[in-house]
Order: sequence, then structure tokens, then C-alpha cells
Amino acid sequence: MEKLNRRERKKILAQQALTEAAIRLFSEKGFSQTSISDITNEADLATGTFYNYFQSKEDVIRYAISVKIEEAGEVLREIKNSDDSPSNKLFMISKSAGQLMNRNISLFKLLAHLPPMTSPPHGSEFKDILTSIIEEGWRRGDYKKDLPAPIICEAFMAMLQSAMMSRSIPFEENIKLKLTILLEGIST
Amino acid sequence: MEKLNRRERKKILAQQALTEAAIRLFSEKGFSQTSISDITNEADLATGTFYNYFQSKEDVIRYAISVKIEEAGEVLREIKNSDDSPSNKLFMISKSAGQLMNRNISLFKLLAHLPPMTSPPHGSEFKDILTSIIEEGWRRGDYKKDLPAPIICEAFMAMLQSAMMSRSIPFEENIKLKLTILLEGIST
Amino acid sequence: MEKLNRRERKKILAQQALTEAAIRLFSEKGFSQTSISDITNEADLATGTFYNYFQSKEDVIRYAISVKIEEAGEVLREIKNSDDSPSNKLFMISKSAGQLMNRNISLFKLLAHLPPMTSPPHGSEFKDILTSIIEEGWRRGDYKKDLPAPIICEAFMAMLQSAMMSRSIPFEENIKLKLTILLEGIST
Amino acid sequence: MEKLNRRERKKILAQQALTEAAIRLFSEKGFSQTSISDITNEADLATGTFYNYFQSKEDVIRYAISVKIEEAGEVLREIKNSDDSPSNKLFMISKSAGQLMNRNISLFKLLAHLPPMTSPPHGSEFKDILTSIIEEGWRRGDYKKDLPAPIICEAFMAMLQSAMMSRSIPFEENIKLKLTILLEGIST
DNA sequence: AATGAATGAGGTTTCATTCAT
DNA sequence: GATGAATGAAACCTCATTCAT
Repeated sequence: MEKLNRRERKKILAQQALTEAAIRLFSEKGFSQTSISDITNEADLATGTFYNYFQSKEDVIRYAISVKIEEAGEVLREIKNSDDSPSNKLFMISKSAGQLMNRNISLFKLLAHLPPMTSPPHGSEFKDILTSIIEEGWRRGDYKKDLPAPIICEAFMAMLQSAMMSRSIPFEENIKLKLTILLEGIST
Repeated sequence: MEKLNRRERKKILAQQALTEAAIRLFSEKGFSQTSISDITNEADLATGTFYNYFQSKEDVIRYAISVKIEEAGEVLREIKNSDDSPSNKLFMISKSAGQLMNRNISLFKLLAHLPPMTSPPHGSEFKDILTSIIEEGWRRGDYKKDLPAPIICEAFMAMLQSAMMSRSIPFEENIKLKLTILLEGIST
Repeated sequence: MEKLNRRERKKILAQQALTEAAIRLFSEKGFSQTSISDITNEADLATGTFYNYFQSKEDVIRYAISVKIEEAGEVLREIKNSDDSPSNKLFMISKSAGQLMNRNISLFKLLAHLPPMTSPPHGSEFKDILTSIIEEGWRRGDYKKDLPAPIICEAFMAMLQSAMMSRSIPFEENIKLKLTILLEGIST
Repeated sequence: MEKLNRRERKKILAQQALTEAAIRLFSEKGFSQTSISDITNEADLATGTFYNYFQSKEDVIRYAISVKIEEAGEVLREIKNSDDSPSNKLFMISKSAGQLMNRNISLFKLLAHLPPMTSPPHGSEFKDILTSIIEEGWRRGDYKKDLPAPIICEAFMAMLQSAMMSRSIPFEENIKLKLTILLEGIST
């Protein structure tokens, strides 16, 4: 058991090292400017080793994103199941989503290098959670009923993204103001 | 004064042909899957000719975008100087921006392949016009004064972009609903 | 007559401009790093114009050298026909050859880029003059007769070249010392 | 300690094959007429393999020369430390230098294709040995003391080079005559 | 599982040369 | 004669991938 574990741990370490090296280089030099041997150099491994873990450069992105998605899912579900009001839940989601994405902004930009339609392998879960929060708001009579849920979801995500990208006003203040507008616009 | 002799005309045609071929192929096969000789083949020119007009594939994107920005500027200024109400102006802007971007959606997606920070070489003019419309709304007492102009601009642009990207609800209906939320949120 | 002359003069100017530009660039950036359009740019002419005067880059070298050879020939013949002693003539030749070559050192290095055997299209004239001076020395009983003339010529030219290339001792002093050795070695 | 495993041995063989192929082709077809894939074809390796060992064609020249310099150093030091008279040592040096350079004449001509000033990365060691021989001659009272050592060194090297380049008289005879002149010129 | 030299397809890029103006 | 855009062959060079160790 001991021996196997050590091996497994080493294996995982190599994969982690490769992933981190790749993401670092992708965001520093750009995706296509980064070669596989750049990545293995940065990870202090041999070129061939890359192929023990990944099929291609794109594969690394997919793997890295899936890890992040996993993490994010946990947090989202926790917020959804809390006792807060829908509007408060939206605030909390925006906050932690902002944090997550800020930390991984360069990673998400890399999605452009994957074949289209692969992009949001998770978006739906996010949307599902948002939708269920909005429906909760409807049930409680908080929100106007003449706006379709997808529109509200999209508007929410747009505000979120816009706040993250803003260069003029810091995220915290920014998202607070934008959510104010949004909630004002959808509340009864 | 449009006295271009044949040679000059041919030059312009060649550059146009290259640009159009490039954008077409980029969106069909993807940016990095498109080689320079793919482009010249499509444009029915020799490989070397590409380098008479551009330094690199990225260069074509920059050029194509700058042409579109030019066009968009014209329309924006016209709307700004019309006699409509601020909110109507915002609707009109969203409409024609939507049209422009819809027509060039594949072009804008290519921005991801340019080094970061190069992205909005025009954003400021757009922002200036939006800001002046919002200020007009303030003067007329249409909009709440406790929201900073940049936030409103950003929110507007976010709605616009989100409506353009939406896959669930068509742009026209989509942007109408989102602007409704926005205007409701910022109006007195 | 006037019109023709002006044309002819312009023609020659263009050829001179091209030659000078070429030699300048060859010695600055190296022969193969210099393209024909580099040359025409430097000469402020169009690419195609080059082909009105030369067949190739190598051709420019040949032309430039032939011009210099022409010049040098004049000086050599003058010295040969003067009333000085053979040894003095050798000193004078070394002096003016040194000056000429110093001024055109970069040009002579370019000979390496011409197909071999083309190299000294003039060497023979130089050799002839040296030989006739040595024979004059023999007739006057100045020089030992057991050394073949070609050896003395070669030795003289070697000293000359070596003095020109020396980095440790300036040419004037250098060639004086070396010729002293040579004359000591060949004198009776 | 020459424990090279098969991989290492193959590496060295590959680099040798490339170097030899390159030098052979450079002198057969000329430097700029030889492409990198010519070289790898001749060495029976793949094009890309060239770049595992060299940065450029110029790089091969540098490498090849440095190898020869290494070899020459051995011989020179041996002669210097022998029991012969200074003048005999000079003869022996001229002889083996002539042999070395004759064998590698085409290699030395390639120096013209390297950026200037790179040329003699070794000259100094050669000079040092010559100087010590001349000083030995002075101590023994063989040579005149009014000629600076650098001048004698330069003159010796010039004679050597000139004898190697001569087309009219074969090297052996040629260098014997020229050294006679030189020694006559510098001896007491 | 790790290594890294060899591979060679396929991209990028240059540039001598032509030729219509 | 001068121009300079177009040409396309031919060079350069990179790099994903393999495979013997």
C-alpha cells in the first residue's frame, strides 16, 4: 500500500506541476506562443512526460477548468441552500464568483482556444442555481413576474462579468451598484 | 478627389481581398488552424503578397477591427445628435450596435487572439457618447443622480454584449427586456 | 548633345549611388544580410532600377573593385616610372597601397563572396610592376640573385597586407620595420 | 572515465556528421549556396536535427574552427618545448602550421562569413608561443634586438599565410625561401 | 513512468525577379 | 529609364510526436 501511494502521489504531482506551468505560461506568453516543451521545461520534466498525462495543449485547459468548476460548484450549492433571501443569495454569489474568477481570469480567457460549444461545460449548473433562486424570489413575491428567468440570469451574469472587467471602479463597490440597478429593475 | 489610378485601386482591392479571406477563414476554421497561405489562396494571391500588406495574422484582425470601428463611429455620432429622448437614444444605440456586432460577431471573437490590453482602441469614444447621453438624462431629471456614469455605461455595455451572446432569446427581444430592467433600475 | 549628356550623367549618378549604397551596406550588415531592396532603399531608388545597372549583388562588387583597380593602376605606374631607387619605390608603393587599401578595406573583404579565381583581376598588373622593380634592383646589383622574383613579390605583398591588418602597431611605423626586414633579407 | 553510453555516443556522432557535411558542402558549393537541409541530407539526418546542435550555419563554422584550434595548440606547445634552436622551431612551426592549414584551407576561408572581429579566437596563444621563441633567440644572441617582437611575429605569420596562398610556388619550397629572407632580415 | 534526441511535416518568411504602368 | 506590387520558389525554423533507453 505504501509504495503504491507514493507512486500515485508522484503521478499527481507531475500532473499538477504540468497544469500549473501550462496555465502560467499561457497567460504570460499566450497560448500559441507556448510550446509543449516550454511547459515541460517550466515544470522541470522531460518533453515526453507531458504525453503521459495529456493528449494536447488544449487538454490541459480542459483539465484545469474542470478542476475549477468542481470547486465552484461546491460553493454555489452551499449558498443556494442557505437561509438567506434571494437577493442576498445573489449578492453572495456575485461575491464569491467574483473572487473565483478574479483568481482564474487568465484561465477563462483560454476558453477561446477550445473548439466552440465546448465552452461552458458547467454553465448550465450555474444557470440552474440562479434560476432556482429567481423562482424562489417569485414565490416570495419579491420579483416582477413579467421577465423571463433566462433574461434575468443573463443580466446577472453580464453585470458580474462587467464588474470583473472594469478598470474604473473596484469590484466590490462596482458589483454592489450594478446589482442595485438590477434588483431595482426586477423587483416589484 | 478620388483620383486613384489603376495601380492604387488594385492595391486597395488586394488588401480588401486578403482581409475578407482572412476573417472568413478565421471564423470557419479557427485562427490558429488558418495559415497565411490558406489566406492568400482564398484571396487568389501569392503567398508573398500577404507580407506587402500585413506583418502577421494578428495584424489582419487589428486592421479589420479598425475599419469596423470607423464605421460604427459615424452611426453613433448621428444618434447622439438626434432629437430623441436619452432612453430612446440608448435603445437606438443598442439596436444598431447589435446589428453591427451581429454582422461582425466572428470578428469580435478574434480579439482573444490579440495580446491583451490592445482590445478596445475605441471604447473611449463609445463611452464618451454614452456618458453625454446619461448626462442629458440627468439634466432632464429622467435618471437617478446617485449612480456614477461609468457604472451605467458599463452596465449598458454589459447588457448589450450579453444580449448579443445569448443563445436562448433572440437579440431584438432580448435587448428590449434587458434595457427595460436597466432603465427601470436607473430611472427616478 | 545637351539632352543626351544630362541623361548620361543621371545614369552614371544612379549607378554610383547604387554602388556606394551597396558597399556601405555590405560592410555594415554583411553581404548576405543585405538585400537588393536594402540597396535601392539606401540609394533612394526603386527596386527594379537596380536591374538596369547590375545583374546581381555580386556584380556590384566586381564593378566597385574594377573602379578601384583603375585608380590604383594610375598611381602604380607613376611610381614605377619615377627616378627613385628600387628600394625607395617599394617604400612608396607600400605607402600608397596602404592608403588605398585602408580606404577600401571592407571592399576587399567582399572578394570572398565572389566565385574563386575571379579574385585578383589585376593582381597580375601589380605583380608585373613589382617584378620590373625587382629586376631593376638586380641590374643595379642591389638585390641577391638567388631568390625568385615571385617569392619576393609575394613576400612584399604579405608584409603589406600584414601591416594593414595589424592592430598593435600603426601602419606607417609597421610597414617601415617590415620592409626593413625584407630589404635586409634580400639585399646583397 | 570515457563512460559514454550509447545515447551520448550517438549524439557526438551526429554533431560530427553535421559538421563534416557542412564544411564539405561549404567548400564545394559555397557557403550561401548551401542550405541547412543540404547539410542534413548530406549527413543523413532530418532537417530539424540540425537545430539540436547549432543555431545557424555560421555556428557550424565557429564550432569546426574551435576544434581545429584545439588540435593546433597541442602541436605548437610540443614544438615550443623541444630542444631545437629558435630558427629551427620557426621552421617546424611553419611546416606543421602549413600542413594543418592546408588540410583545412577551405575551413579558414569560411571565416569571411562570420561577423568581423570574431576571427582569431586563438591568435593570442599562437602569438605568445612565437614571442617566447623570439625571446629565446634574443637571449642566445641569434636575433637583432632593435625589432619589436610583435613585428617579427606578424611578419612570420604573413610569410606563412602568403606561402599557403601562393599559386605559383609549392608550399614547402615557398616557405623555406620566405623564412630564409625573414631570418636573414632579423639575424645579427 | 521518465527521458530527450530524432523526426519531418508544415508553417513562416524572405527576396530576386518580372512587368505593367 | 524608373517604378514598386506581385510573384512563388526556396529558404528558414518550429514543434508535436515518437520511441529506444
